[in-house]
Amino acid sequence: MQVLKEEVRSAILLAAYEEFRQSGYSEASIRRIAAAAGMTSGNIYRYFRNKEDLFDAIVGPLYSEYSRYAQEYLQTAEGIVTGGWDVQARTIFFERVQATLIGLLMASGPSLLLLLCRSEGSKYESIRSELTGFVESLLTKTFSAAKAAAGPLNENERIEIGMLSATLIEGVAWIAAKYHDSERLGTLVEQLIDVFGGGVEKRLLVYRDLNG
Amino acid sequence: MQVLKEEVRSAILLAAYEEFRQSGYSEASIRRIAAAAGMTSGNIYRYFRNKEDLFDAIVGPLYSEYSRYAQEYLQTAEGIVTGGWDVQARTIFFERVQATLIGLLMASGPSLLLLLCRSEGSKYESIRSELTGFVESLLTKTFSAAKAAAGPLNENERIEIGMLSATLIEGVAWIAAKYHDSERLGTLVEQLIDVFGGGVEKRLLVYRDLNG
Amino acid sequence: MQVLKEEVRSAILLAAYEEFRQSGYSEASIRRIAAAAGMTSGNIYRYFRNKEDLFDAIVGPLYSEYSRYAQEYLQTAEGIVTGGWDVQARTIFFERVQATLIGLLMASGPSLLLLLCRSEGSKYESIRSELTGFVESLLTKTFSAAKAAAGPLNENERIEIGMLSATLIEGVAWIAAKYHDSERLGTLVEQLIDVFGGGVEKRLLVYRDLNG
Amino acid sequence: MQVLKEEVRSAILLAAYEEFRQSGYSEASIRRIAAAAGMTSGNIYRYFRNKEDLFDAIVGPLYSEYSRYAQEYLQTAEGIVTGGWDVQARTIFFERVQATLIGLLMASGPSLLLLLCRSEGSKYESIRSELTGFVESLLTKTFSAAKAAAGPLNENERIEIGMLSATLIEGVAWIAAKYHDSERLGTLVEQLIDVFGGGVEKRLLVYRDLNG
DNA sequence: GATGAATGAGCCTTCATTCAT
DNA sequence: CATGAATGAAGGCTCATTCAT
Repeated sequence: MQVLKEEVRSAILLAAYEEFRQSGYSEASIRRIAAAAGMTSGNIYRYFRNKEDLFDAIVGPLYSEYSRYAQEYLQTAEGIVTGGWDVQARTIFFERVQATLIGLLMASGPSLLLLLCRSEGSKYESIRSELTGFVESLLTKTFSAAKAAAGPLNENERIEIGMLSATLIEGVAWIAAKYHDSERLGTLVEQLIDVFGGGVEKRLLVYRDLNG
Repeated sequence: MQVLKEEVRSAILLAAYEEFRQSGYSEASIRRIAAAAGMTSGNIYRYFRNKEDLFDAIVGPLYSEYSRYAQEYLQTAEGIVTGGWDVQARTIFFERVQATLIGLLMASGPSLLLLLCRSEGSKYESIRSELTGFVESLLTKTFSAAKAAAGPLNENERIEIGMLSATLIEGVAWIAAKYHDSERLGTLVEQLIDVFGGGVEKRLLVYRDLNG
Repeated sequence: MQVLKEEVRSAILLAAYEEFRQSGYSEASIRRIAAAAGMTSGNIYRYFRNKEDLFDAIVGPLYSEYSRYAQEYLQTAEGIVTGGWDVQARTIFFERVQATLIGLLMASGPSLLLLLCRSEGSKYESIRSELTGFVESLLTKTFSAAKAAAGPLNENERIEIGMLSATLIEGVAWIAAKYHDSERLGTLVEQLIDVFGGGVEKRLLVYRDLNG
Repeated sequence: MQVLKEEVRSAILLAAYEEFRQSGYSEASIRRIAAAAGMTSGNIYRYFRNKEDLFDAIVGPLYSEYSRYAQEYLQTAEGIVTGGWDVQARTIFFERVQATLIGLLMASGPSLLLLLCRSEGSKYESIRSELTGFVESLLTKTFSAAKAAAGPLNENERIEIGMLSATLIEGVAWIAAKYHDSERLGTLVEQLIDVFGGGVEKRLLVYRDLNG
């Protein structure tokens, strides 16, 4: 049975996804992918230039989308900030972060897992810190607004924000690695952000007093 | 360029640390370590039996200490639980988790990073899930106590607890990966736990109402 | 220089045979085998899982056959013993040993050499002592029967039997190492057994006198 | 405690003997020898140029002695042959082979074991076939004399003689490998030669008839 | 289009040997 | 005299990648 090109490509991608998921980019074996896709390793190179290219084909689109998302969102956030940053604004903010992340998770399907958790050794391995930077910039706004008249953020505060952002992303990555059912994913990220939001709120009270 | 033994051993450990940090246990190359340490790969085997032994030399002591810590702590936690689990007990609990983790972090220096973040493929690779399980058991107690008469934890709640525990550990790992100054480490973990504690408190309120 | 699979496999086996013959299992070098077969060492692993598997491919079938042979033979020998062990029985016995060994030799071709003489370090390295034990048990029966009323074998006699058995097998191994033409093999083992038989007969006379 | 040179040399030789005996020439480890001799591997090279030289020091003298022995003996054998080769001469011959081998075994002490059984990979690995050639020349004389008027030996007979000689030496080697007590060694070689002698006698009868 | 044989560089590891100390 | 650190070549083996078929 002669297999059409697109079908073969899909078969490879499917097998590659599974292999990358199980072994990570570095440890993934082209041979195993080929075997799982029902062909020889050599044939994979007719469809993809090399291992990196194959990984690209799976996570690249998502990465592009993420990039667009991120940029768009940062602008929206700008708008929110401009309109003041009180408790309500903050609520909107957290709902927004939540919506964004959940949207990303649900829209991206399984490839997010690879991008976030299995990209070590590939050119995407910095994605986590990028995402972290994204959350970081939003949290920075929140803290700055809360501090208000108390002045700009000091180094300690900036470091705390960095840590919280990173941890949030690590948590999201962990969720993505463990659960693939999108409803579950949504719920968990919601809960995670809720906990973070609650905790951050509490920490911000100190500024309220200072400002009050 | 004859060097004294201890110096060479140190040079190897230094180079190995850097290599493990960059590539992780599996992908680390003995040859690269040797080159970075200014010697031939063969010479490394005069100082360490094999790759595993070399990794051991860096993270083994910390792991032992962690094991001791964990065991001790579980017993202490038991004691706390027995004495009821109200807000005060919970506060003690969180301070305790904090103290334990911070103590570990401060005692460990940079090797914690390898143990937590770069041990995949080594015999230590389960450390994160161990730590997570450890936090999980404590969080489970907290939630159970809070729920009290409302009955045992359901599946969703157990999953949420798992996620929160994992995220906490991921956050600690991230901190360990980024900062090696023990004061900074202590502060950040404190802050992280504070945020988690605050967020969890907020989430537990729903049970208080149910029980009330 | 693309070659068909079976040809390559044969080329590897041929080169491996030669290498094993010259260097023995332990000292044999996969790289040398590859070079002799006109390829890279890595390619050998497309045909054989590892060094042991390669050795297996050459001597394994023979070993299996030997195992079958040995088992069958031991049962036959049992039958002979039960029917008394006079000169005629002994003659049958020697003819039988002869037939067995010769059958094995003829069926085996050159691989017997590897199995008997070059298997040190492989899982077959005990074959000589197995074969020796096999011959030993038969010789023990012969001596015991000859001694008859003179009582059981003493330690010296048991040691002598061990030595004779071992020497017979060493002789067979030597023959296998030197000649691969099955007719020649047959003749030589026949002659060897004939000499042993004659010599043993002579030594047994002393018992005949004792028993007489 | 400063150790005198000769003592050190002896210690090395002793350790080397044990290592060669256990592992054979090829697999013997200079490091293990050094450790067993209570020193560093480097120091061995102050006493012996290299591994081969060390093996030489143990086995070389015996080899020289063997060479002298062999030559001498061949001449003696010549004398025996000249005086006819009847049953009595043959008896003398076998007693002589026996005496020679046993003398060699007993005089040589443990080093014969290395020379005969553990020299694979060294320049002495041909010793067995040399010894075989030696026995072969004697057996050739025996058979030739027995055949007498029946003409010179044909190829089959020469091959048989070669095989018998080799087997005898293989047997002696086996004995040397297994027993180190010189009395036991003597007895066993005696018995082996007795069996061979008896067997060969029997085979020679055919010529007697032909000649008669 | 696809195969799969082949390569070559790399992996961890061992070891006889050298040489600065 | 002796040490032991260091080398370099070799060991078995894996794997992404290429290319004749």
